[in-house]
Amino acid sequence: MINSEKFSVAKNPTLEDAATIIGKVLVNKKTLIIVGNFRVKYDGRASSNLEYGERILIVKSDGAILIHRSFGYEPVNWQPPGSILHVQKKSNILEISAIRRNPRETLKVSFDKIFMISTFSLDDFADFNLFASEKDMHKAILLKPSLIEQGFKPISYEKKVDPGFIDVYGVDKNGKLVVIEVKRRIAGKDAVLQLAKYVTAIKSKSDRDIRGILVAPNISKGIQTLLFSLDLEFIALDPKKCANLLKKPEDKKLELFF
Amino acid sequence: MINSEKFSVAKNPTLEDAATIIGKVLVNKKTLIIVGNFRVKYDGRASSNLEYGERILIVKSDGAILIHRSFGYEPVNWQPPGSILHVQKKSNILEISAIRRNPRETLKVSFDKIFMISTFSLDDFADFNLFASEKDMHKAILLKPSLIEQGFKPISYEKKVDPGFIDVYGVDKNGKLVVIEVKRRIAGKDAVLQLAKYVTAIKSKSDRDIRGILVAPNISKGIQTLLFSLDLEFIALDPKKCANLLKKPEDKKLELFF
DNA sequence: ACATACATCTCGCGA
DNA sequence: TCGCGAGGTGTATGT
Repeated sequence: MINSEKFSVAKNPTLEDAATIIGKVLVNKKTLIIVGNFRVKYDGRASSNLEYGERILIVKSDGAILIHRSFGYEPVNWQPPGSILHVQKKSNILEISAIRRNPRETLKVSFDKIFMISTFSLDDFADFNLFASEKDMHKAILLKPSLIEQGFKPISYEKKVDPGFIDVYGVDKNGKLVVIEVKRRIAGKDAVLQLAKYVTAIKSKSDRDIRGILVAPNISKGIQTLLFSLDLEFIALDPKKCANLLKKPEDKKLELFF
Repeated sequence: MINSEKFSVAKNPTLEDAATIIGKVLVNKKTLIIVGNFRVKYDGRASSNLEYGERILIVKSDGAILIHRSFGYEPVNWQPPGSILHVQKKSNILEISAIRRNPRETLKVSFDKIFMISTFSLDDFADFNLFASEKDMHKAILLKPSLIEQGFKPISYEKKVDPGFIDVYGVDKNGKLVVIEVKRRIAGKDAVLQLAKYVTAIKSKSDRDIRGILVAPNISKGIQTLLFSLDLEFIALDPKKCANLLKKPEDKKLELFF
């Protein structure tokens, strides 16, 4: 089969040849990399214009489209997976457009020169594993509640309350209710307000004393005073440390929980 | 000059040849695209592991690194611009590592097969123009305050108050103070609470009546009641409409403001 | 360097 | 489908 080849690369193809190659790729769900001179117009939630320049266009097998300049982490324009593509050869211009629904957004790429067009059938079935996420911190706290303080006992996890979900909910050694908001980064103003929101929500439904604890690797500078004024507490916890704790083979019983 | 060529492409290079090519690229600040079979290890704020699979690696001329699988909008691993790269040929493995400082993070890519390696000198000096940002909405309101309501007069822009910055601050036709929070998307609970925070901050420093107005294309479903209970108002404003308003050649005096 | 807020944020989860 | 919150968020803009 012609299309079973692992990859193909064409240097300085004509725009007609490129159009043919792209047409086949769209049918065969391959991944496409084009480098050339083109401009980009986007219209949707916002709109943008980028005049001609030499850039990289990637079309993935799931319909995701990325346009990258020679600098910067972020794509300058894009379309998410599931977008519908069309290719069209106009006079001296090769036009690729991608449409997304909900929200309706259109992306139009106009090439006047293609340096390289390459197509690939990429086999990639590996799992991606990330450690030290906020969820790892949740797990670590449930596994070893003393990370919070001696005598802390978790009651529920991701408890639903009026304004949202409480990360961890429990009681301290004195029987006081404890609401915990966990952040994997240095916690700022928003985190404090989020915690305050949950604490007031619980308070409005109970007469018991409530402690609100912000758990994060650190808090930003001006926040300590805000914390005190809202009668909230801070406990330092490092996400990497939590991840290492979970890697230990002992106490795998936690798996049952998730 | 050997290195003055626009681009180069090699198919199925040996890992030694690839290492040579990459070494030159790092010196010449070109943009590099490699497609091959590799694994990725990351360690920094978090850590991750991705076993061998066929993927795309891009190294930009500013040191940004992107690793893309054949699906999804986001890179599975990356390093931001300014990262320091090293390339090393081990037995049957080509290793590219990238280090970032502050935070210190390391990325290690190990190739056992390269399908294609290509290098490019991309000329791209075009301006990227985006319309319908939140800032465009701010500008439109200052240009045409009646977008809020008849008789509204803006006083200040991005006014600093205790908990942060007020987007737009002014007085209505009755002389009441008006605090405006602008969102370019459908506004949710967080936007309402943010506005409430500013209003209470202003109230605590003045005895005058304060109106808090949330300006956005729409508000999420359950929010109307919350708004009323906090005595706040909502005014619909579409970011695209604001952008079109700014495109009109008339009233360019606003430029002076920014 | 640190803190704050925006983003065409994207993505996943739950109702 | 909508709403909400996490993210190795990144990026710009202050201080």
